[in-house]
Amino acid sequence: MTAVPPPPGSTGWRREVGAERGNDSVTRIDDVARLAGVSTATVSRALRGLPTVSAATRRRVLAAAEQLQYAVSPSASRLAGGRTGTVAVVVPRITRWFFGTVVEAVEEFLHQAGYDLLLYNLGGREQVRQRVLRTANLHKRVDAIMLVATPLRPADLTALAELDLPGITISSGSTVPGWPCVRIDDVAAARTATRHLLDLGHRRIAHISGDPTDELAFTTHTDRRRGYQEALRHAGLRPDPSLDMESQFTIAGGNQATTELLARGEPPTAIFAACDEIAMGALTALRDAGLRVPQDVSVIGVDDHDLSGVLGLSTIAQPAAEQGRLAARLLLDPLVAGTVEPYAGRVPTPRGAGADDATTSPPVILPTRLVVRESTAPPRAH
Amino acid sequence: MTAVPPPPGSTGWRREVGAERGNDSVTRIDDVARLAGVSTATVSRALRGLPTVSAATRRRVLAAAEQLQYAVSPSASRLAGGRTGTVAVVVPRITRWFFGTVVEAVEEFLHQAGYDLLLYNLGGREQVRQRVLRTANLHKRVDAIMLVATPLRPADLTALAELDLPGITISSGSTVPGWPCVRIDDVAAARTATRHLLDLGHRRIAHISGDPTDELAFTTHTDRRRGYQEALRHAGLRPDPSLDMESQFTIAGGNQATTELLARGEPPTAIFAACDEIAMGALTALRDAGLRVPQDVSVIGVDDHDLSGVLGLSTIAQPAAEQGRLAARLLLDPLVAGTVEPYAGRVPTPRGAGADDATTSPPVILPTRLVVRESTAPPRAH
DNA sequence: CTGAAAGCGCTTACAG
DNA sequence: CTGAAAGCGCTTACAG
Repeated sequence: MTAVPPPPGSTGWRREVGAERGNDSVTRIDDVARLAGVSTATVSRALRGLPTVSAATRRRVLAAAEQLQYAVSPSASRLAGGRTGTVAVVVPRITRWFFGTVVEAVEEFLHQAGYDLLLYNLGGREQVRQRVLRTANLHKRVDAIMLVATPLRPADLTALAELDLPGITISSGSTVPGWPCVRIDDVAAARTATRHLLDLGHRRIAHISGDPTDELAFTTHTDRRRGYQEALRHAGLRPDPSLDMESQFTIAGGNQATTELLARGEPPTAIFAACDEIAMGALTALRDAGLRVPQDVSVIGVDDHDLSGVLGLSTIAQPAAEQGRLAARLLLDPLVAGTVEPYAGRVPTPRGAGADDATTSPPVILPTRLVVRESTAPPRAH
Repeated sequence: MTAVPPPPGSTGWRREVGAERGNDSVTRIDDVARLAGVSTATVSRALRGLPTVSAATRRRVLAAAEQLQYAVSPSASRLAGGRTGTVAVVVPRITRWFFGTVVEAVEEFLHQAGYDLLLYNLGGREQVRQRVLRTANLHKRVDAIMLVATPLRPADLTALAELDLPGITISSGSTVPGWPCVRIDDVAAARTATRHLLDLGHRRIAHISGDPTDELAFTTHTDRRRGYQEALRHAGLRPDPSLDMESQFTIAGGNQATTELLARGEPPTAIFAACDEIAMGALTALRDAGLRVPQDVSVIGVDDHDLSGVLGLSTIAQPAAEQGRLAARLLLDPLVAGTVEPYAGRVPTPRGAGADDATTSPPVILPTRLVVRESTAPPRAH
């Protein structure tokens, strides 16, 4: 699908040309201009705070706009100015703690800066991802893009490059040429969690992470699994594939994986869950199996989900809101400063995946923190 | 603030008039028209699926659009057509389970219908609410508004009436004249929860709900408190003010209120929390106080939060996603059917709060369901 | 510092 | 069923 037709509409209604303009019509820029005794160009400049307007004129324009309850028409402004004042924010699932928290922080920042937030929730639907990333859907619709934990294939990267919009990624493995990235060090976080269990004396440590074929958080899965394995190896242990479960980043996924794990025979003495939601699912499954936490099995996750404190879940805390705020700032700063040209109908030479990496700065890594609660303790045998 | 200036921008860049138009410029409607050998009017009609285009012409236009990778410019289309293809969705806090779940369902429905979703997260900031509701901010920016659990004061209602946009509310107490409302019966839900505790034999039943002065979910608080009191009275009990706590609809709020409740002396044998998040906070506080659930204190909430199963929390389940989907459908149906005229610059006679109630249909009430888990049991004395 | 005028890229009566 | 032309309401070189 190339052309994106607007929603089928009615036959339409439009103010008749030359019709009376009493208080039956909404204020337009020329109404303000007339009242202020200036041209529309001056109104436009004054309202946007451009420096090339005298103080006295600006005052008159603002007063007139106030009096007439004038608000600029976004459509007209966008068409004429080439800027949309809108940012697309793409998340895998807004209902997951991390993404909801990020979006909340981003929303506040964007709206304070006067930008609108267009929300795209992939919801696990691959077709949505394709529509968002690969078609001209975002074209002319937003000034910038924020991708949160969105895995990108080569074809996606090409599509993004063709879009030629500024953007930023959060918690992303795939680097988009020219886009900054804000994230935590997933490998280190996993290492810390696993080491915490090792330090307590655990040796049979299971891992539950995402399905590697699941596109939703590909690199997060991989990185956290790697940290787990590195910590084990560093302790002289060989990762046991039968203790390494692939699942979903959800409570249900954690529950199911843990149940399956327990069915395999001798249970582990500890579980490192790749996120707190998985850990919560593990907690249920363990309880249902009659195993106590932490006496029989220790559990640790990653995130510091709002509920982790309630559950007494040990975890690796990551600053979700801060990642969102920082990313929003890094994204908007160049736009506001005017260092980025507004979209103007050019089609650039596609840069392609990794073609232009030289201009891409290294990811901004935010710190994580081990939070020890009641779900981790030394194994019983000790 | 009346005029909403766009974000300060750069000096601008624009394609030079008469400049070469090789593959250096993005496809416009006249490129498609030329390739298809028709006028731009016909391209516009064909792409939007209007019936007044012959099959053969439509085919040629679609092929040309496909070949040129044409995508309509939203700004131009909106300015010319008077429709934005965008819906504003206002929620108190996207991070809370109910709102995240609603937004996820709404997002899917809107995007499938070809609409964009502009997200407004109030985040407890009153100034944001005012900016969203009372200024011309939404004016000309969206085709419709969805307010989720947004309390409305008379001034807000006046502002919404002046906006003259179609809208819908979810879980709202304030009725907006002319707008449908989708919700559950909060009074009945609270009654059922309380009756469940009464049926188990409880008599000292505490309630933790929202702060009545908190604007964020005003009627939800009130309704659930009313259901609680009604159930008590129906059982011949007089509501005890010392067992009725005012708090926030959050885990922290529930925690704090419960702690305070326990400090007052003899603890209740059961707690009805106005939402699951409050209930989760209560769970922690009880545990910290050395009280067991349900042996010492029973706890029930409202929502059926994703984690309630994990925690074994009894609750009144409400269909959050379904409320979102249904509301989105009710909102879009008239727009898509064309029964609603596109925005066209008229300023209607403000209808004011409750002025036009006759045209407002009664709320659509979705059913709730008592889910008994492990957090409720008969009191020990029994 | 300000204004006249062109232009942004579409959609819509209107006429055929 | 289709096209020519006006118009949507702004912003921006350009000229002063």
